Amino acid sequence: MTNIKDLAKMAGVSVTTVSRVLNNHPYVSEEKKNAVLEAVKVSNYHKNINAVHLSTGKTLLMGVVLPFSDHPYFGLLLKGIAKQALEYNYKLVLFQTDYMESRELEALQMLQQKQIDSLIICSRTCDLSTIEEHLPFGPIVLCENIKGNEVSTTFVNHYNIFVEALEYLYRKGHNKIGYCIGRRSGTNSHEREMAYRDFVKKYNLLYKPDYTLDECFYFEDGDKVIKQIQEMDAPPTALLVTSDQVAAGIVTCCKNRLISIPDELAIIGFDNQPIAKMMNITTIEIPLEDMGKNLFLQAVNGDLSNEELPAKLIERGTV
Amino acid sequence: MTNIKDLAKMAGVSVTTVSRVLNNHPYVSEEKKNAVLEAVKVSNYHKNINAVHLSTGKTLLMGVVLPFSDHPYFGLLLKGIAKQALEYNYKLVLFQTDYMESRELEALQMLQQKQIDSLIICSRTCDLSTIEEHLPFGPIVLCENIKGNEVSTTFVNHYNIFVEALEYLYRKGHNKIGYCIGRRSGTNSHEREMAYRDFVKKYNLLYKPDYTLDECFYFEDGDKVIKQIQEMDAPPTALLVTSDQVAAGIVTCCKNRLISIPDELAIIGFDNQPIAKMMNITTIEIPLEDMGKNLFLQAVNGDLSNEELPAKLIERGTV
DNA sequence: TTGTAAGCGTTATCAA
DNA sequence: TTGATAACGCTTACAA
Repeated sequence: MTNIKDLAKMAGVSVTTVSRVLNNHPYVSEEKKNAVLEAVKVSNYHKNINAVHLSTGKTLLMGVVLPFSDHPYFGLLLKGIAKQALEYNYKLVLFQTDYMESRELEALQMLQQKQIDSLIICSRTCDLSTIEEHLPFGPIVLCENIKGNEVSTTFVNHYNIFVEALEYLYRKGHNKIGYCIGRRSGTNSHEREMAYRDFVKKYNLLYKPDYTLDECFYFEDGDKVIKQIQEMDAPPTALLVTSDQVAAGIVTCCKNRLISIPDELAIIGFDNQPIAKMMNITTIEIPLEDMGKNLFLQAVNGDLSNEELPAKLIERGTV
Repeated sequence: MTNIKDLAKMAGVSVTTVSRVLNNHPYVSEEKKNAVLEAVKVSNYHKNINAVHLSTGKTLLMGVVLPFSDHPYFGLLLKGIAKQALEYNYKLVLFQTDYMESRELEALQMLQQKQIDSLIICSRTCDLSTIEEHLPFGPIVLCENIKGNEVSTTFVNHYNIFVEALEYLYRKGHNKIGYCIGRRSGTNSHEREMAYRDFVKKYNLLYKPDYTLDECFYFEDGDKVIKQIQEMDAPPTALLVTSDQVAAGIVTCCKNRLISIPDELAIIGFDNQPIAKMMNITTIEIPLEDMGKNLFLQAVNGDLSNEELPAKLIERGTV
C-alpha cells in the first residue's frame, strides 16, 4: 500500500509538498502539483485516515446513541441528524442500545478514546452524572428536557404537550383518560406522568395506576393495549398514545373488534408520522427531523445551549 | 491528556510494559502491573484509539450501507448485524444512502482509507464493477443473489420465492395477479420480474405492465396501491406485496373502503414482520435477522462465499 | 520478565 | 515556494 513517502519519491518532491497538494494548501507550483497528482493516480493512492486522525486529533465521526434503529420515531430523528452530518462532512457511528446501559457506556468510551468527536444521545439510560463525567472528552448532547446543566439539549416540552392534549380531551367530554408510553423510566416519561397527575388533581379525577400502559413501541402493541383495556371494569374512554405506530395499531385492532372510534374510544397519537395521516389519526406533531438537525449542530459546534422546539396538535378523526 | 509515555514515567516502567498491561499481555510482574494500573487510575488515562488503529492497521469498525434506516426490513437486517457486531466487539458505521450512489461511494472510500475494516452493502445502487474495484481494500459483502464472483453474498432466492407464491395464488384460483415492489432497479426486483414473466408465460396469462406497482415502501403506501388498482379496468384479484408494512397498509385501506379480503382481493406479504402476524396477513417469511448475522460473519472473516438462506410461506387469512 | 527503539502515515513547525 | 524533521500515541521486534 503506497504512502505519502512513496508519492514524494515518485513525484520527486518532499512529503510536505505532497501533503500540501493532498489538502489543497496554497504555495505549491503548478508543476509540482501535477507531478504529485500524477503519482496519486498511477499508484492508486489513498490516505490512511487513521494517521490523519492521530495527527490532527479529529475524526469527523459523530456517535449516535438510540435504543432501536427499527422504530420510526428514532428513524425520523436519525434522518435529521444524518442530513446535517452529510452537510458537515461528518459520518455517524450508530449505537443501538436496546436500553442497555452497557451499550451507552461503550459510546462514551469511544468518546474518551477519541474515536468519535462528539456524541448525540437520543434516549438515555445511564445517570446524568455519568454523562457529565465524560464531558471533558467531547460534546455530548441529549434529547430531553434538561436545562442549566453542563450538557446541551434539544427537546420538546412533554409536560406542556401532555397537559394540552389532556385538556383537549377533557373539553371533548372525557374524564376517564389513559395513556400509553414506551418505557416508564426516562425524563420524557417522568414529565408525562407529572402532567397526568397534575391534570387528574386539577379536575378532581380518580387516579388509576392501570390507566398507564407501558411497553408500547410498535404497531403490533396496539392489540395488547386493547386487550388490557377491555379487562378493566371501568376502561378509559380516551387514550393518549405516545407513538403514532401504536395508535395506528390500536385503531386497527378496534376496527377488527368493531369498537367505534372516537365514540367508544378516542385516540390521540404522537409524532404526526405519515401513518397517522393515512389513518386519519388525531396526533401531536413533534418536529423530529428538526430536532435531529439541531442535535447535530449542538454536537459539532460544542456550544452549550438548551433548546425547546414547538409541538402542535393536529385535529383529525379519532377524537 | 496523558499518554502511554506519561504512564510509564508515573509507574516507573517502560512504555512496553505499560502497553503489555493495557492489552493484557503476559510476562508482567504483578508488582509492575499494579503500578501501571494505579497510574491509569490516578491520571484518568484513556487510550487514543486512532494511534492504535494506525499502529495495528485495524479499526474494529464495520460499515453498513442501507437506503433507509427507518424501514422495518432494514431495521431487522441491521438488528442481526448489530448482534454479531456486539459479539465480535465491532462497531458499526452507518451509511444511509436514500439510494444515492454518491453515498455508497463515500462508504467505499472509507474502506480505501482504512477507516473501516470491511463493508456490508444491504442494498446496492452502484455498479458491481465499482464494488470489485474496491475489493483490494477490504471485504465487501452484498445482500443479493450473485454467485461465483469475487464478492461474498448472503441472500434469499427471490426468483424461486416469487414463483412459489404465484403458483400458490394460481392454485387458489387467481389468474390476475399484480405485485408491489420498492424500486424497480436492483437484483431483487430483477429476479422478481423474471419470475413474474415466466409465470405469466407458463400459464398463458396476459402480461400487464401496470400490474407491477413500484415505490411501495411504507404502510402509508397501501393507500396509493388501492387507488391505482381501482383505476384499472381489469384490476388484479391478488397482490404479491414485497413488504409486510405495505401489505398491512393495503389491508387497512381495504377495510376502510369495505373491500373484502381475501374475497375481492387476496394479499401475500413479505418478511413475516410482527405486523403481519397481528393483522393475520399471509406472508413469506424471510430470515432477515439471520441474514444480517451471516453478512456480518462473511465481512469479518473476509472469506469468499455465496450463501442462500431459505424462505417460507406462512398461510394466514389474506388469501 | 523488562526495556530500547523502530515503525505506522499523517500534519505542522520552522528554516531556507 | 519548498523541504527537513519533529510530533501524534501506540504496538512490536529484538535484545537483554
